[in-house]
Amino acid sequence: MPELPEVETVRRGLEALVVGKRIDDVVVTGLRSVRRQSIADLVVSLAGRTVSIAGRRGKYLLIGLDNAATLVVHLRMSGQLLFVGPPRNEVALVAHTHARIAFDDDSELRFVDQRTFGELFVTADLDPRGVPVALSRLGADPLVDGIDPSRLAQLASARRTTLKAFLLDQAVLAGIGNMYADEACFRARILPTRMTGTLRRSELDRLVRSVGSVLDDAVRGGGSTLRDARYVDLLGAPGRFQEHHCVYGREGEPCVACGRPIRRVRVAGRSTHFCPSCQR
DNA sequence: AAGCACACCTGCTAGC
DNA sequence: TGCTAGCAGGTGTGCT
Repeated sequence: MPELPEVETVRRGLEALVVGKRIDDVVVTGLRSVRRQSIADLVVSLAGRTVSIAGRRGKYLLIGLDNAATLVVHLRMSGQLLFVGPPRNEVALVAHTHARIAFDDDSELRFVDQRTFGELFVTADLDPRGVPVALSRLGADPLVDGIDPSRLAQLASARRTTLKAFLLDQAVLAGIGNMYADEACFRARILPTRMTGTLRRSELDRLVRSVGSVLDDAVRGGGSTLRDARYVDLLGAPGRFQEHHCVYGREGEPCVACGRPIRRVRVAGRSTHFCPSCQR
């Protein structure tokens, strides 16, 4: 499912393929994909605008327009952004295509979302950093802002929850989802079931380095595409980082470090993978 | 008031 | 073989 590395890969695609183009036409057919405003409002605010910048905050894509408004896209679990053309009409529409944004050069951006959890909205209500006010609850983005170890230690000691729930909380760090939470815990050699209050400073420092390294490596690998093939980049290509997963989706398989079988349990309502021997 | 369960969806799969 | 219950997970909401 798209987490920070997958969304960052899509962002880079938008930067290369969409920035600088003028929006000619917008068609929204998926009524569930636009829910914070009317479809008519969204269409009117996009038509005629030129894309000026492709940004990201956590798992949200921020497509900046030349009138200082921003098109915000969240892919949730099954959303895809696909770039087609030119010419755009020669590429057949796939099932679950809910929105099409056509550009002046006859190319097109398509929003495809099987499970319709994803959404699009346009907002001009931005904070001084240019981040939509609607996203103000998000914590630091590990790639854009970096992680402040002291701040993380402060948050961890104040919480009474598991490390897994802590990492999934987008108000703590924005962009980590189920896959990379498990992978980061493995790299840090900490059990995701640990309560955050029991984590020593040395362990939190290891966690900070592990989150950073796993996200960096995953971005370099173009993100992770699981068996359901839901995640692909703007041009439809799958990611490669799934081949480097150490624990996620590897229940019963040998640990890459010690050879003992990877275990899977349910933590914070999520399927959680770990090595019971390497992680403490 | 923080933390948890649940709803929202569709498609795939495990199990009968 | 064919059906169905269960599962997959990001986030908003509502309850405790």
